[in-house]
Amino acid sequence: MIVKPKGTYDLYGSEAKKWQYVNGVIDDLMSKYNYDYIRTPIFEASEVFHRGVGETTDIVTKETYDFVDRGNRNMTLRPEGTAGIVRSYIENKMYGDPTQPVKLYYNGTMYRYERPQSGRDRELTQFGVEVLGCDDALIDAEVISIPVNLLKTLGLKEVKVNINTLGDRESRDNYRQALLKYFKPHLKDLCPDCQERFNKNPLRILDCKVDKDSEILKNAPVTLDYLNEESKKRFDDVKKYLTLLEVEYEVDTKLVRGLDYYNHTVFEIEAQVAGFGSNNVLAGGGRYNGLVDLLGGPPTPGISFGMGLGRLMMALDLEKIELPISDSLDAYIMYVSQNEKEYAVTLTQYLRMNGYKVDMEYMNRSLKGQFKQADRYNSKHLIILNEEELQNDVIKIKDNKTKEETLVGIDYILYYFEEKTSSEEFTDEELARYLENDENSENMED
RNA sequence: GCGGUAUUGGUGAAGUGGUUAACACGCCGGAUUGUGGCUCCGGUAUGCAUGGGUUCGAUCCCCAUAUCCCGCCCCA
Repeated sequence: MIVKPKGTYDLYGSEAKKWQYVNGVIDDLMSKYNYDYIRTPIFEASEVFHRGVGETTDIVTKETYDFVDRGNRNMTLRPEGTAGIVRSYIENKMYGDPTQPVKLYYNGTMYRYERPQSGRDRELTQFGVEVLGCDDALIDAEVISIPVNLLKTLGLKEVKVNINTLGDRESRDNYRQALLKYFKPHLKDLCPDCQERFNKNPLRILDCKVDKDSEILKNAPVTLDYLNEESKKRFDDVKKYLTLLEVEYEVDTKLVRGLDYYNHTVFEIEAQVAGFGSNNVLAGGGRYNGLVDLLGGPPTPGISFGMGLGRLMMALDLEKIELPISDSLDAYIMYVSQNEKEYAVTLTQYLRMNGYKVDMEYMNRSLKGQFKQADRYNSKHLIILNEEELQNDVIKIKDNKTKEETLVGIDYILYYFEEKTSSEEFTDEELARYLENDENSENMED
């Protein structure tokens, strides 16, 4: 048997319906924020990611899907969204667009050559946002607010926002020096991984899992103490705007991001979900004022977040959040014998073209089997064709909820359905959901 | 890249070194309900991940590979 590549999965069935729903919510939300959808290639010249992320990092050396195409070009499957979009921004000279800043969102698959484990596949889907051409702290806050609002819209209650700032380049460099100076005498007391990090990426020592409770880490220098006035002011502004946007947050001075191009605001958004373990970080991002420059464009400020939708779906599952997926047919058309099958085809087509969601029996099952099938599809109406009635120009429609049967003249089928659907009754489930979301009903427990 | 666990039919799963590998669900058909959702009966053909090995014989023992899940590294 041919099986799917390691670290990938097939999306189908009810799971696919959930994704479609979530994608719809995302599109809807981004429309309200007035962000434009952008789709860039799934593969890019390798240098887009290599230069953007850093040639020597683990990410590039062992976690990208690299290949040489038939024209001997080095290509890389995109491991993240930002670099490709920045390349597109530069190539399409979006910095000259009349509407500024440029506010973009994407939603697509990314590829990382990693050892798969929970919440971590080789092909993953990410939704994210990039705002280019604006350095105002307000944008930082808005970008943070988007994933928060998405999670809340979908029904996740416990959403935690951690923010920190690395300051501008000067502040960041000062801080890095301070860390090196501080950790040097303690080096032998740190875990082996941290000793490695000391050389490669000292900021990362701060969120080491092994040493996190040690005195050495607790007393380590804090970013905030190394900010210059301007950076400090900027961070205060971000916090002010977050409050205005009603986003609750915590400052986590140990929150750092690995890559060199990050500066100023960095953040992570986690869902407090029981049983989620260390994978509870659903979204993360930060400001990258140096990246456009680095990839050959004009110096341009930028900020982004990325969110793994796979983890998001896991969180929704663990929290047992039922998405309002409408999963029913308006009608299922069945036939008592083969003699009515052709008419069933015609009728199915007719109703579909008139806007109804309709399916029919394909398998020539027994009537009993057809009823079962109709129930599996959760069909609101059953149309049961039999020869005798057809000859009299009537068809039988059964309301599958009330079990009421009606004989309808062939020319009046649409009237029947119009009447049925126009009064727009709530189903019990819809009603329950409506009450849940109604603020007035907050105090009506039970 | 390193380490650990697992791998039985459409699904959930029992099981043993030796002729026909339980059971349940699902599905299909039939009986009975005026046309189903209950009950009863019957059926359910590339089944023990793949490749080697040990053995008279392996789904069950050993090795390798693949995949899955769980840690580590890393996390854009």
